[in-house]
Amino acid sequence: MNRKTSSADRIREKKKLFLDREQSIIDAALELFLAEGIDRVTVSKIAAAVGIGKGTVYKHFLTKNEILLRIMIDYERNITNCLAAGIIKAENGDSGAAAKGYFEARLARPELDRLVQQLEVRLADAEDIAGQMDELHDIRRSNEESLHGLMSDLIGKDILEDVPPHFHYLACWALAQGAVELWFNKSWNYRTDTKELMEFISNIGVTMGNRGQYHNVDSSKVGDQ
Amino acid sequence: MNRKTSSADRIREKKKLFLDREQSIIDAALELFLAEGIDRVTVSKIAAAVGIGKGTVYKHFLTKNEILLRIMIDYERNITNCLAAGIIKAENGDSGAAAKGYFEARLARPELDRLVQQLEVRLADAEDIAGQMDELHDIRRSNEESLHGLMSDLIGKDILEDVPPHFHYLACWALAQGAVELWFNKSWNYRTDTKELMEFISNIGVTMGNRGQYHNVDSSKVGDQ
Amino acid sequence: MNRKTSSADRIREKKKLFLDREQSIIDAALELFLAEGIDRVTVSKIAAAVGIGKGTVYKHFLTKNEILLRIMIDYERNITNCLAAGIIKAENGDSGAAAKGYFEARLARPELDRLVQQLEVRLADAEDIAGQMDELHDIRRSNEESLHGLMSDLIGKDILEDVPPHFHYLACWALAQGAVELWFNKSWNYRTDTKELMEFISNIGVTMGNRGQYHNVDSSKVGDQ
Amino acid sequence: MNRKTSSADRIREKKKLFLDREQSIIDAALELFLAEGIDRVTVSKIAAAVGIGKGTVYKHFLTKNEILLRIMIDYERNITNCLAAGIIKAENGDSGAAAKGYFEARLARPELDRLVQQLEVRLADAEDIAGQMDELHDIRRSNEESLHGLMSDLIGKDILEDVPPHFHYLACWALAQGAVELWFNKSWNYRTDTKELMEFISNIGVTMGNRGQYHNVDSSKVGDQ
DNA sequence: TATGAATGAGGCTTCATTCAT
DNA sequence: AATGAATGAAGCCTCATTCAT
Repeated sequence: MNRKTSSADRIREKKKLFLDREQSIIDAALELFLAEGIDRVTVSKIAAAVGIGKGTVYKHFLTKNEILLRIMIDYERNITNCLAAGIIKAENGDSGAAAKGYFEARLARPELDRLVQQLEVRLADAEDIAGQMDELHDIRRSNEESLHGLMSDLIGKDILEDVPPHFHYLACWALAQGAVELWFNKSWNYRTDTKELMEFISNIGVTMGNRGQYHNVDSSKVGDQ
Repeated sequence: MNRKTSSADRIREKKKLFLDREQSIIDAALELFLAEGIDRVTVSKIAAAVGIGKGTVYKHFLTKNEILLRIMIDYERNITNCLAAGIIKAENGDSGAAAKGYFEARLARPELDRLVQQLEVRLADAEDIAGQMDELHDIRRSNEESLHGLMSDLIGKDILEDVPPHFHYLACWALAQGAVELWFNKSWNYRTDTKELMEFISNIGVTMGNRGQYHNVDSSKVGDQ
Repeated sequence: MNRKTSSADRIREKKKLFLDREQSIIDAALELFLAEGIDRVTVSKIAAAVGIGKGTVYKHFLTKNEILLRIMIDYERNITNCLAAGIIKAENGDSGAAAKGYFEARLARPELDRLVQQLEVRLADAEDIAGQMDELHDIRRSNEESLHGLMSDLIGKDILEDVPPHFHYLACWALAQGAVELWFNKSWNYRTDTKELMEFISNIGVTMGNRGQYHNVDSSKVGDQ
Repeated sequence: MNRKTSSADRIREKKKLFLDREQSIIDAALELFLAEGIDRVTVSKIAAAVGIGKGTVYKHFLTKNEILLRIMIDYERNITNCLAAGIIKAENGDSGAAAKGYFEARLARPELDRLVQQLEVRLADAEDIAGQMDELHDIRRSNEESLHGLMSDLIGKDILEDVPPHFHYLACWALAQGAVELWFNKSWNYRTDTKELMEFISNIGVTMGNRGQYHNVDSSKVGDQ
């Protein structure tokens, strides 16, 4: 019986190793993208970075694009989690917590957020993975939905402007998106006050759409990641 | 002497034709990018669209990237003009006019704004035009500068938050940037209320950073392009 | 001793299972080739179709080509059997029975005959199985030989043209080969009278080389390119 | 005016060179295919054989498959011409001339005929060129059509069996096809009497389907598998 | 004995750029 | 000055085969 167990163990271990490798590929790809730019990363390079053969990569992913997509989805899931935490806080009375959590998540690793933005552009017209793209969209829309109740609530309490609830979320999305681009945009890169700037923008994100927002907010508490 | 004059005329005319063609190339490239997506536009296609030979394109531009850059610069110049008009209005008392003008300009042809954003990503690491990129940055920074006085003024009048003046401009930049991405993002594409959403965001852009902004603004007037 | 017997039995059974699986692999490969086309069948697919691992396939066959070859040989053996039956009939007086049996065999499953033809092309230059190819050739030549007596006989009886006996067999081979290609050729695929056409050709096959058909032809003039 | 003429000449010459190159590519490809086998010929090799760059090949052909197809079509056109000549002769009284011409054409360069047969198999499922494939089919069908009158005539004169006229042509096609395969089939390769064998088969081709050969056969029994 | 993860050579194709005419 | 044929580097992907467990 020991035998059997240890054999099953081995198989399990093997599978784990296999899955770990999958993560290694993603991690290596991510790192390379961050370090060298999307264009300059080839499947060969990724494989070399992981220390495996090119063919092995294709055991895990059907396409190069699938790797990129997977990076995006992983990232989006992370955002979702942070947002969910913020929503809970918000439901406990801290009305700005959701937006705050969202901005913190998006700006936690801005270079990663930026990368994901760029990946999205590349993958927009990719015909392989067109189907899998939906998974990404679904995650985003589920974010939207999970905010719907909170938003409606805050609108009802006259805290938020009375517009379709998702407007508030999408405005946050847009501002975060732009903030990240601002962070890395070469035109503004010469600045050294990025951190303060991002706090300023986060504050805007947290309070924008609020009715009379600048009265009750202690802005010193916002954005202190 | 008649001869000479007419000869000079001819030369001048030739030069004009040459310059006109330069613009044709840009225009054709722009149209193709918009129609087919950046990836699918080759120098050949551009030349064919203009009705000239591929080699001729290279008489006008040293590399393909130069064309892209030129599109960006042209666009940025246009934004600058709109912004300048807004600044003048603002100096005449309409404190939100600058931001409003800016948002209107960026959202006037959002697909073009989006294209330019994408071009910027592609060109970010291009080595050939690294130098010429500065021209773009200069335009943007000059925008920033030309707003400096106005911003300081509005801060002094307690209309705007007391942060470094350029924060206000950069926040606008970011929000506009994000709004455009929002417009075209496939995840939100299924919506039909884009126009209202953009107005909502524009309003935010006009008032964000304002002290107590939602009190004095007649939001019905904002964003009615 | 009981022990030993049952142990030997077990071994025998195991061997049988092993051989059965060999046949399963061939069968599965054949089916896949027929269904998806030679190019699109990989060793992986074959293994999956059998329900075994890829590595196991290589316990039975040294290379993929060996599988293909084995399909060919199996098929050729089947043809041989049909031919043998025809020869016996022919020796009992039905002079056309051999040719008839041959054509029937080749056209019984024309898609299979076609497949084997294609496999032969692929394997023609394969270096791995160069030696084993001889087995195929031997089968064919043994067919030729087993017909030799019959042909000579029919020539002696003035039924068949007086040419080297194997000419008659090879001509049949060629016509059958061509008939099968005709059947599947896309250029003629639009026809619906395939069945009648094949009968017509079979008839030709059965009678061709018979004396009494060259009445008007000056054969010395034919083929002198 | 001399100038102008010589300039036009130059352009014309250039175009001729370009077209010549196209032929060079085909010729080189053909030679390589014949020498090394279809599998072992890559676009790189073809380009090298012509002495041009790989990219240049793609100025002339959209796809590697297009080269293959072009070889096929060129060959088929040649067959058509030979057939046409035979038809004219046949209409002048030599009833077997068409078939004879056809066989001579197909067996003139049997290795080429064989190559084309193999190319056809490869291209059967090629998705690029699917459309262009029709050109090949059209040529073949036009052959069929141009024979229709002759065949009907010979049937009317009781020279040929009274079957649908195209049966006779297709039977010839099949026999020629098979003869070529026979020529190169490794199983029969050890023979040295190929030439005589081919003459024998050609004779069959010329006379098959002629009335007066089915005397003894109960055709109702044939082919009823 | 059976497995299936790993391998990596090698094919096709694209396109910015050059340069001879 | 205008042309467009020529170039060739570079990338993605496939799959027969091996081998450690």
